[in-house]
Amino acid sequence: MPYPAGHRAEVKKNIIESARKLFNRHGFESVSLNQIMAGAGLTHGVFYSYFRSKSDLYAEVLGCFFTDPEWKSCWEGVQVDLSSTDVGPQVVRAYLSRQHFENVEDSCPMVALPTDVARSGVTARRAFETVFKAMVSVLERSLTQESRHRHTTAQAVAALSIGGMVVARTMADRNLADELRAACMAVALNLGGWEGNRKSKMDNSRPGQRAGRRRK
Amino acid sequence: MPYPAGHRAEVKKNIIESARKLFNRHGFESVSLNQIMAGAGLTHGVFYSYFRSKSDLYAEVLGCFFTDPEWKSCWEGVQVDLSSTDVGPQVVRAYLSRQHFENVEDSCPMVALPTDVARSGVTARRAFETVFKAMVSVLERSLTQESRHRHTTAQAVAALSIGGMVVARTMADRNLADELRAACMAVALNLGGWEGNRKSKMDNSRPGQRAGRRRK
DNA sequence: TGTACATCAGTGAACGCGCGTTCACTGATGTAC
DNA sequence: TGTACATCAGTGAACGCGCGTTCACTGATGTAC
Repeated sequence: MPYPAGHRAEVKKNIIESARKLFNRHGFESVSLNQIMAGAGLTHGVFYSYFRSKSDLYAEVLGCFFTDPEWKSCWEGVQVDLSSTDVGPQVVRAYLSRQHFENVEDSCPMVALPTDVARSGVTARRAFETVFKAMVSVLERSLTQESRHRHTTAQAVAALSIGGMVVARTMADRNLADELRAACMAVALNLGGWEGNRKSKMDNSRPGQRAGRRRK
Repeated sequence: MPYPAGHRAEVKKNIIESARKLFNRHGFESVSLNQIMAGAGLTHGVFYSYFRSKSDLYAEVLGCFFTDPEWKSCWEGVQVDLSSTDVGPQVVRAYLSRQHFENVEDSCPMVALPTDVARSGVTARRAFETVFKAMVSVLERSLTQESRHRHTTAQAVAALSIGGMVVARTMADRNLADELRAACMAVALNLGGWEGNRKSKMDNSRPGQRAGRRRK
């Protein structure tokens, strides 16, 4: 057997990583196999010895967001400790952060590709569904309100975080985008009953509080 | 002058309408001029006597959502009375309705095309910004809470409505999509202080109430 | 009213281009001796 | 240790295709007389 054992697996991973970044930035249709393979340091010809088609690659790329146990690609460089009991507000803050806003390539796919996926087949949508459920589940575990509303609130907080970021990325005016992120973050944190003041003090001294509209 | 006076204007409108529906359904890149012109009952050759390029058409299509004074294309068939003082909950209900969910062709562009626009130039993004501001403004006027928070709340309600619909359209499981729409609608109506019970009674008997999490 | 005409909306063949995909070939690699 | 070899990862030319765009031409129209 020529070539080391893990060679193919590593090259395949490189192709997927290259594709993930390009898809995040330009969408599915606008990215060519040439660009993807060049991003992985290869020529286009060898693509079909790793994947059956471009759609096949797309499915594998989306699947990876779930397979990756750490969700690393979603919050590259952002500290989110999934074992913490206080993970809810961390997720919301990371999700609506300036860093996530700017880092399109390593963005969460639900922000970068939702409409592409909405137009795709059932494979891509199932992958998305899994990612969304995981996000809701993480948020839900961190909610302190009565159980009857936890699932509903968690879904809304997730949709608000995703929606806020999706819309912010469409704005022409950067200031408006920042204002929108801040508004969504404040309201999302309040919905979760986590914190009213988003800018200062990291003390979360009112953990059991109901999530009314923040005052002052 | 052969051909009646309004002929060109009407044909141009037909092309834009055809493009709008096709863009809503398939995105910008995947739609060909051939499809657009066929949808308007024409052949592709005459396109360039109406528009300078495909990108030009895209800009005009997005601009129309603002130009159209009635926002008709967004809520085709859905009753929203913009002169009503109670327009906030109407907008939220229409936006997150099953009808809007299913009617992709006549969907609000912020649901169908946000990631396409995020990848586009400043013209498309300015058009989107205008549509979003208009939506926020309509919601804000309808809020009863103290003025300090009205703008923030209005932005979050808009982002939640858009985000809920965007994510719902990506789900593979229809039931999960419905559940998500319902969750976003309930929370959005509560944030606005409009109503806690989304299913029954149209009476809005607590208009000045602060928007806490709905109980029961 | 009927005919000739000027206008210009619309047609469809043609263009170069880059796409996804295929495949005969090259050459880098680890193994056998 | 050094050489010959079998394997197969990677290359790059080639394919048909549909794209956006152009343009010479057709033919439907309202107007002039």
